Amino acid sequence: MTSLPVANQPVHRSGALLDHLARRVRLRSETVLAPLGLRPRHLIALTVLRESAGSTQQALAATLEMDGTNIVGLLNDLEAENLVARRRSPEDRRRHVVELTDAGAKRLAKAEFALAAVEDEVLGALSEAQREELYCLLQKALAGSDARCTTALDD
Amino acid sequence: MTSLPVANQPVHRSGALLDHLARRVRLRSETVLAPLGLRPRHLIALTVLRESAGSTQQALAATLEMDGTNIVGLLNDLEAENLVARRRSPEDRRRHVVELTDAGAKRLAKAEFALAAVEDEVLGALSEAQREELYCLLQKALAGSDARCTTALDD
DNA sequence: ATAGATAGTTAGTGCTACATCAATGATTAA
DNA sequence: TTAATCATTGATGTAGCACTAACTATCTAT
Repeated sequence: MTSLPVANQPVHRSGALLDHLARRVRLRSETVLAPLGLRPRHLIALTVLRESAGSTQQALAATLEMDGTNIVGLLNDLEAENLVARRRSPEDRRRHVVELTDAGAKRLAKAEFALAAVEDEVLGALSEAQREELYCLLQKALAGSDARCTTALDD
Repeated sequence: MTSLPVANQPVHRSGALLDHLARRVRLRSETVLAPLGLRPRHLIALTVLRESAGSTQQALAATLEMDGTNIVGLLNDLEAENLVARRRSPEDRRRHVVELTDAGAKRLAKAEFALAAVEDEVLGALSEAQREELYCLLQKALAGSDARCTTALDD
C-alpha cells in the first residue's frame, strides 16, 4: 500500500516540537542568564534541586540523565557560588547529599524573574492559562506523576 | 508541605522544564533515529518543512534560529538522501525554495512512527489527552498562532 | 552598463557540552 | 581482608553550532 499513515490516526509526535521550542528558549536564556553567572543547565539543576532537595549525586545524575563525572563539574560550579551545598549522607558516608542553599533559592528565583521576558517572547502565542497548562504538563511529564493541573483552557 | 518562601506569586517558568524534557527526548531519539540516518535536528527541519513547505533557506534559518551557513550543511545532508529538494525560486533566482520530497515525507512518517516508543517512555506520565494537549500547545507556541487545540483534559 | 546589495555555498576557526575511560581516596559490605 | 560503591579529577574525543571570510549567481538601482 502506498503509505498514507497520516489519515488514519494523527501522528502528533511532540518530540521535534519540544526540541525546537526548547532551543528557542535556550538561545535566549543564555544571554539573559549570563549576567547572573548561570547557564541553562545550571538552571535545570537548580530547578530539580528545588523540587527534590536532598538528592544524592547519583540520583541527580539519573534525573538529569547526565554522566556522573559531568555532574561533579556542574555541582562544582554551583557550590563555588554557594548556591548548593554538598554534605555527606549520615547513612552512607560515601554519598553526597546535595541541597539548595538559601542563596541558591534566591538566585534561582531571580533567574526565573529575569526569564519572564524570554518566556513572553517564546510563548507569546499562548494565553496565560495555556502557559500554566504547559507548565503543568511539563512538570507532570518530568515528575512521573503528581503535579496537579487545574485545567481551564480557552483558545 | 509549605516550603515556599517565594509564596507571593507562583513563578512557574517553563523554560528549565522544557529544556530538561527536551533533553530526555533528544537523548533517546538519537539512538532511535540513527538507523534511519537522521539526527534530531534533521527531524526538526523536516517537521518544519512539512508544515511550511516552499520556504526559502533564509526563512528556514529564521524559524530554526540557526546560522545560515549551518542550514546549508543541514540541507546538504537531507538533499543527499533525497528527502528535500532545492529548486530555484522563479521570482528571484538567487533564492532556493526548499520542499519536502515524497521520500522525505515518508521518512519523516517512519521516523515519527519509530519515535512512538520514545514518547511513550518520556511522556509516560501523561494521558493520551494530555499528550495531545501538549502537542497543541507546542504547536501553537511555535506557529505563533493557529493550531486548534480541542481541549478535553482530565487528570 | 555597471555598481552594490542579496541568497546561497564553501572552508576554516573556535567554543562548549558531553561521553568515555582511567586513576585515586573514602567508605561500606562480603 | 578483599571487593564493590560513591565521589572526584584529569585526559581524550566527538559533535553542534557560532562566527568569519571569500566566492558565485542573481537582482536592483542608477
